[in-house]
Amino acid sequence: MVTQSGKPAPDTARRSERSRRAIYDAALALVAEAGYPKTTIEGIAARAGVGKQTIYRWWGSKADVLLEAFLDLSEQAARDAGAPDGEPYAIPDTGDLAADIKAVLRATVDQLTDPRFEAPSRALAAEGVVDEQVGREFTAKLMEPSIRLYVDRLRAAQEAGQVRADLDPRIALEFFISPLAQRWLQYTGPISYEYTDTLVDYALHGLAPR
Amino acid sequence: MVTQSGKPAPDTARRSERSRRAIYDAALALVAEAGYPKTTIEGIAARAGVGKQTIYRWWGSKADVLLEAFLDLSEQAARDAGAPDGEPYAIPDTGDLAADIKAVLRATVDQLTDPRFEAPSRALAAEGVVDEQVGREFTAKLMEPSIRLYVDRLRAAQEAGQVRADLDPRIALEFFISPLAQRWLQYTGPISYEYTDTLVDYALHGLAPR
Amino acid sequence: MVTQSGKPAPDTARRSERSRRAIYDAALALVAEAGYPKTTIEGIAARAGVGKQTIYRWWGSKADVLLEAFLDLSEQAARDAGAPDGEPYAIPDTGDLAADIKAVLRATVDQLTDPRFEAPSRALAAEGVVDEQVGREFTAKLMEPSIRLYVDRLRAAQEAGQVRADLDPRIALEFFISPLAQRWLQYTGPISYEYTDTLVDYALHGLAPR
Amino acid sequence: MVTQSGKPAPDTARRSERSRRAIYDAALALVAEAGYPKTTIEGIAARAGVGKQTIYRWWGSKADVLLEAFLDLSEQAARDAGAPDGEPYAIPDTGDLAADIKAVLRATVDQLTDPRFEAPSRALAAEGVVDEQVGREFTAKLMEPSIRLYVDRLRAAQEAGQVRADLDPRIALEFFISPLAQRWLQYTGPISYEYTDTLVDYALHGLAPR
DNA sequence: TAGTAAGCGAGACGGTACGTCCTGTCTTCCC
DNA sequence: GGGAAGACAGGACGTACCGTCTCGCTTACTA
Repeated sequence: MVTQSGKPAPDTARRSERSRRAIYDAALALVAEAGYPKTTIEGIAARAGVGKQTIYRWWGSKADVLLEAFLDLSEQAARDAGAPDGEPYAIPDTGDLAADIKAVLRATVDQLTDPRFEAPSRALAAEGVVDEQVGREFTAKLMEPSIRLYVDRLRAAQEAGQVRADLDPRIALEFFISPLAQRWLQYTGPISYEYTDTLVDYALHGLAPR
Repeated sequence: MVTQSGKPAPDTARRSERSRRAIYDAALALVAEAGYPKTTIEGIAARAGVGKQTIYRWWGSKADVLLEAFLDLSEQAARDAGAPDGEPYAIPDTGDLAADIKAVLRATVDQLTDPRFEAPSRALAAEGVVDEQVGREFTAKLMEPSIRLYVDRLRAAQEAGQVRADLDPRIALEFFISPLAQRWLQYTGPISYEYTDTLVDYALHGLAPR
Repeated sequence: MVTQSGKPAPDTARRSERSRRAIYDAALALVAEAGYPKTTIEGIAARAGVGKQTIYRWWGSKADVLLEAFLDLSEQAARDAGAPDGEPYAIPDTGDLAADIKAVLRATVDQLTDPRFEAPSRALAAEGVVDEQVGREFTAKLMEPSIRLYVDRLRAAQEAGQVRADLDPRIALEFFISPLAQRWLQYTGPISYEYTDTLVDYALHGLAPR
Repeated sequence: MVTQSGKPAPDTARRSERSRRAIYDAALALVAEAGYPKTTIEGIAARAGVGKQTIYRWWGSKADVLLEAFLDLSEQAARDAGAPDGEPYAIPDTGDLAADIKAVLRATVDQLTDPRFEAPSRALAAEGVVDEQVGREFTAKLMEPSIRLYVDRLRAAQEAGQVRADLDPRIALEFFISPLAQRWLQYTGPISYEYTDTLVDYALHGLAPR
């Protein structure tokens, strides 16, 4: 089988693993050091000690490279953090929904302020805002897995009667993650454990007086 | 007082209004037609029938130009829409908070899907994600005014006892706008009146059963 | 009367002498310091503390400015060097043609290596090579007067029988000045008193054996 | 050995001959059509169908390009005109020095008035007047070879006793070429066969009566 | 086990845009 | 009305990257 493009698909079997890794490392390092716009394909190639064509052969754009590099970084981090195989991770269910969500959000806050992650994920998010294709891919590959965890946990809470039964979990979870995401993406406010804890309280009990 | 910069500040009094308008128009048109990354300063200058230097004299970057152009567009739209002077606009207070917020959010949905606004605001938002300075300016000039309206309306609701008295309005309002913003920015879900109506209901009454 | 150009001729009577002098000085200084190509009209205006328009009003080009500035410098130098009025100078006639010419050429050598003169006259000469109009003006205003002196001296020598009677003085004088000019203009050889003395000897007595 | 420059020297082996030729042609054509100052690097690149960087990669300046282009043109003309290998040309020696030099000068007059040669060589000469480095290169590469021919012919004449034995040929030859050069460069007089013939006569027999 | 074809490092190429500098015109305000 | 000041449309500068290409080389499949 051959891809739709005019070019014959390159032979993946003969691909240089060495070069791929070097390109990931170079891309992440450059984005962290100089920012996404100043990161160039030529720069990545030079830093990785790789010909430009090797990049163009395997990726379609700078965003593509960075997306894969970041995905790789995330998997690696996940692997380091415990789960060695393909992410059978779940939000813990201690029976206390509020506490469980708060814990996850605190971990998210930590990750959002980790400099190793911040630059590339901002870059990808920005690219995704402007380029719908990148945006959808970013969402599907990087956000959807986490979203699903929230959905699962919320459904469990629904079954346990801790959450209204008529709730759409895919909307409900946005009360936890969207405000945080917006503050982070758009500098609309500071990010802290206290803030995310408050979010959970407000969300669960509503803004209106009981 | 004199600005810190090395260049002598240009004389604002002699600025060509004609060129400024032409640059705004060209910038908005190009972003709408070709997208932000393919919009170049040279392109704006050419389309506006203006020397490049005239752009560089008054703005520091492509993002700067677009930000001002968009700001101008917004003001113009606001002026056309009724309030002729500096936006003494407020979220209506019919006594029914839910209805009032829903109405505003429906208007926001309309604006987010208006092609005239979509391209430039996406572009600016994306630039803001990646360039903190732009981000803060974007937030301060374009989002802060709207945010303040929500804060005012929420405070009125607090005084009327329709909202918990201990609530921080600056956090509370995020339940209305952040989920919508994220869906719009990151393609995490569809946007509709039904969706925003649901947001308001969930937010006011909480996710937990009453 | 109005010049052929579309613009009405500016009123010479109201012209600012102060600015003219400042422009001459600035032009000569800049050419000496930075070279002709790096000397710009803007630079001259800025250095002279003069508006650009003042230059464009009175001169047609950078070469024009420099030509007048240099002319003015030459006249001033001539005035300082003795003859206070319009150059009633002549090559001395001691009866010894060879000695007289040698003396004049030695003075020319001095002038060609005087740094005050070198930069602007090279610049003008170069411009004249490439722009025929400037070239002819340069020749007419700066070289022709000197050439005439040679012609006069050679005619006197002809009458005194020291030079062949059938000689065209306008060609003969080129044996004295052209080799020197070429060495100076084109770096085809070193310039010295010894060299110019030799030129005179060879020219007068011919290359062929007697 | 490595050049002193900061940039890594480009790989001459991979240079595009096609582009080089196109650049030469474009440069010569533009100089002939529009004159040297109006000939721009961008213009050459556009006309040659070449990226600007390709010019900047191989040449240091507009003058450099033109110098090489003109050199190439001269070699090509020489090759067309007979001598296919590296110019083993010499001024003919018929025994009659005057006649031989006159013939060569007449050819020079033809060349100086050939429009194909005139524009670029004037341009280069002018640039050489103002930029010593260019001037020396111009002299070394374009004039020195011809000069050497005169030196050789004059030495032969010296050995044959047709020219004074104590003569410095490098000075003597200037009587033939410098007056012509000056008239051509500086528009100090007309150029014709008659004129160059006269030069030879005056030079050989001297200005003084015999 | 040799032959061959793909991936690879390298980097020249035709291009486009950058941000700067200068041109020659124009407008404004001062004298 | 001349002059200082400087904004303007325009255009070239020299640089940096883009994405394509061609060159030898290395490396892994195929005959």
